[in-house]
Amino acid sequence: MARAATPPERSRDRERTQVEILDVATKEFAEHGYSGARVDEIAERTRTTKRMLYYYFGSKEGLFVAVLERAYAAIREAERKVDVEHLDPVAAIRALAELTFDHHEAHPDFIRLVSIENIHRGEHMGESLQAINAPAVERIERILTAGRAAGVFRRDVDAVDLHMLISSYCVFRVANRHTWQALFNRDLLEAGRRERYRTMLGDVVVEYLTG
Amino acid sequence: MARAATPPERSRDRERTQVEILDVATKEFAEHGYSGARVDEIAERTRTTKRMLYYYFGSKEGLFVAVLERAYAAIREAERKVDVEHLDPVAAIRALAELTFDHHEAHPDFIRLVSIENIHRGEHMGESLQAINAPAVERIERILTAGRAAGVFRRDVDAVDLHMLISSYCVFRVANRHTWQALFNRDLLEAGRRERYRTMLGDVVVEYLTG
Amino acid sequence: MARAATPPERSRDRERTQVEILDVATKEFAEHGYSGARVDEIAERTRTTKRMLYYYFGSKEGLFVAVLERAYAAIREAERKVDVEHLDPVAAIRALAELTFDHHEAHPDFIRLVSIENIHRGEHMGESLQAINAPAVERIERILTAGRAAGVFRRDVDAVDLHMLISSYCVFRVANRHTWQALFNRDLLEAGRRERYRTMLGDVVVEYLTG
Amino acid sequence: MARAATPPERSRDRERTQVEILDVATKEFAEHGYSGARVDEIAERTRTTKRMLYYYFGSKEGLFVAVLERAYAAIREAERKVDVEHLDPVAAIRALAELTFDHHEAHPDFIRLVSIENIHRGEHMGESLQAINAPAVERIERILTAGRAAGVFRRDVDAVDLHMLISSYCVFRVANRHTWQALFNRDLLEAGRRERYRTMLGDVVVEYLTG
DNA sequence: GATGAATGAGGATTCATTCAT
DNA sequence: AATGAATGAATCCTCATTCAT
Repeated sequence: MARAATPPERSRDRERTQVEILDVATKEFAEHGYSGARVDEIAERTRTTKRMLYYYFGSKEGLFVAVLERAYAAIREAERKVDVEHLDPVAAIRALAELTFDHHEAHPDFIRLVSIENIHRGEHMGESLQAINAPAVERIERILTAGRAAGVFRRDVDAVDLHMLISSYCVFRVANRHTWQALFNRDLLEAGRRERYRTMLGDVVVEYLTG
Repeated sequence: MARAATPPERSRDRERTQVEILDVATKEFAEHGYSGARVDEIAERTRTTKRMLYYYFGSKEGLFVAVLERAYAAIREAERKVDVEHLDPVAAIRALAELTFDHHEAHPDFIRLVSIENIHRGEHMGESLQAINAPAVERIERILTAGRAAGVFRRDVDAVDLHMLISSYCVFRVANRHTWQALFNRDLLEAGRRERYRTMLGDVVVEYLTG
Repeated sequence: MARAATPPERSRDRERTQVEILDVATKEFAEHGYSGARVDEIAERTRTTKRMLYYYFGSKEGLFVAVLERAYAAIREAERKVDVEHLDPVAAIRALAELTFDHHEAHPDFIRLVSIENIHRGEHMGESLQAINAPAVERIERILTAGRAAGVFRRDVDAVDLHMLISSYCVFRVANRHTWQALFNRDLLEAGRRERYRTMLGDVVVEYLTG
Repeated sequence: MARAATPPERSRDRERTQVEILDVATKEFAEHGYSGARVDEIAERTRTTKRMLYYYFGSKEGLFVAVLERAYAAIREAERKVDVEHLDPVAAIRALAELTFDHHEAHPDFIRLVSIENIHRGEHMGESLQAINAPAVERIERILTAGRAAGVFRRDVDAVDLHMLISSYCVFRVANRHTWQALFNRDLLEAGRRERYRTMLGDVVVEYLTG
């Protein structure tokens, strides 16, 4: 009787609390790095206590792993929702590049987490992430195959490598914004230059594939 | 008597000690990030004491600033030594891209320091670095101008932006190596793939400029 | 209906669970001491949960009391089974000493629990233990009385004190094994020296009583 | 001028502070065992801070090791001061036994530390302790040799084993006082019984050696 | 009677830095 | 100019226990 088909109150609270902790932790880790992040600080900005944080995630490291996994899952989930494959290959690959460009710009915290994780040599990344990210490459693969079949992509490029070309550009613009500003006095995220950078990426990719 | 015109013994020791501290600190900061680096650890791996580290650099932050400045200066100094401007524009820009590619691969610690500094929003970078880095852009500018004059670079590209295109590719390959490995099971620094990535970069740049 | 004269299923499970908890707790307390023992660890090595442990024993302290009581009861029960009183007084007291010697050697965890309880000033020992241990002294008393009557025990010794003489030797050999090893580089429990120590105890006791 | 031949003020303070910490720590460890002892509590009862405790001793474990070493050294130093070798062998060995008896009774905290260390399987005892304790055995050895030469010690006993016989009695009386009280309702340290126990030990030892 | 989920209070330790010559 | 000794303030984490059904 009492038990409904949907999760009972208790479970709902539990999940809500965990989500809240992850939200706060994501911000703290992204802001200060893994070592710079403070468990106390995360707990304080939550409605729960530090103790619960350990109860749910085991350790600072466990929390960071959870933050990272959720961040990757969210990004890929967002990407998955957009369909570019109805376009012709050239338009599709440009759309895909622009989609990546937009996503990275919209999620600077994610980019920061990735930088932080690389500083830690990827030691917090589980194997589950490979499955999550496979579709992204497969989609590129399909576009490349179509483009080659249509004769518009004259260059034979590996899908993962093309993904790297696109990612490197999009990631750099966000991740290295600050040193770039300091070195060349130019803000890579300035709104006024956004369209130019977005077009530039598409041009780079298309020229490379068709050149 | 003892004091010669050239730097006296004492000063030499002083400088040698500072260099040693910077060497060790560079490794420690690059390895563990700014917050993760330990002042004790740096001091312990030096022939001096922790106290001297504070005596010479004032604080952990002061030490990091010194490390960062020396790292940028060293990189630019190394680049400066190679002449690519005697080549024709297409060959020159490809040579420049490959030079950057090689430099980044050869200096992973520098790349890590840059990532770390970006996590800290570039707050440790002084204005002096702009002067140090200006020549790099100026050189690209000269190549682009020559290429446009010769009619081979049909696209009008800003030198700083082209520098970003090149840098993003070279930096990403080193900086994001670990997450890329975890996501796609591919080591971007694997020797067997090096030539392919190096050529790919040159192709991307040249196709973009001439396309 | 369900309730039979013999313990129903439920009760049997109940008792079996308690015994299992006590077994694990005995090991944990003996291994790490009272403060060093971890309630979590005990629960984890059991098929039940930590909650049940509190349900059955109330607290960590309650559990320790139960462990201690069971340990004393088991030791005395084992002793009770051996009959030495059919021997002549000298042989009987030597047999008793050797019995104690053997028991202590065979139950190092019990000895450890006793040491631990003494560190805690015996605060966990209830009065029920006096009744349990009385027979041991009474048996010695009977042997001493017989020996004095026979004229072989010329010295008038109190039974409890003689019990202490025997116990101290047997307990020390097991309880202080480690510091003795560290101080004199000699393992008191080494098999090759066992007979010698066993005989020595008998000699000490007999010489004292008859001397 | 300023520097005297004796240690300067600073060093004196340093040593005094360390001694104070060791005094307090000895009491705390003896009272609550290793795991039960609280670093905070030790620090609080000192004029210094918890931080200094770590500065001087590195860790809770390091502090315990220091406490243990000092305790053993103090005990042996006290023993060393008493000369029993001018007596005839029988009187000498009895005097030695009584000396041990007195020492153990006078230093219950030391006995407790030894029990605690045995619970921890002697893992905190360094090799230096062997050298400290060797003289105690050598003295017994000399007495035994003299007694055998004089024909009064008819039994050939190993010095270390005799030391164990004496120690076990003296240690048990102090260490197992509380469980003995609980089991047999008899206080082994009651003043009124002291002489009897002291004499009993001497009798046991002498009878054994001469029997 | 039985139990999964939650937790307040404290635990050992480390951090960058400064004192005091 | 150079340095050995000292330290306040956090930092991550664990402990036995109880809540709430």
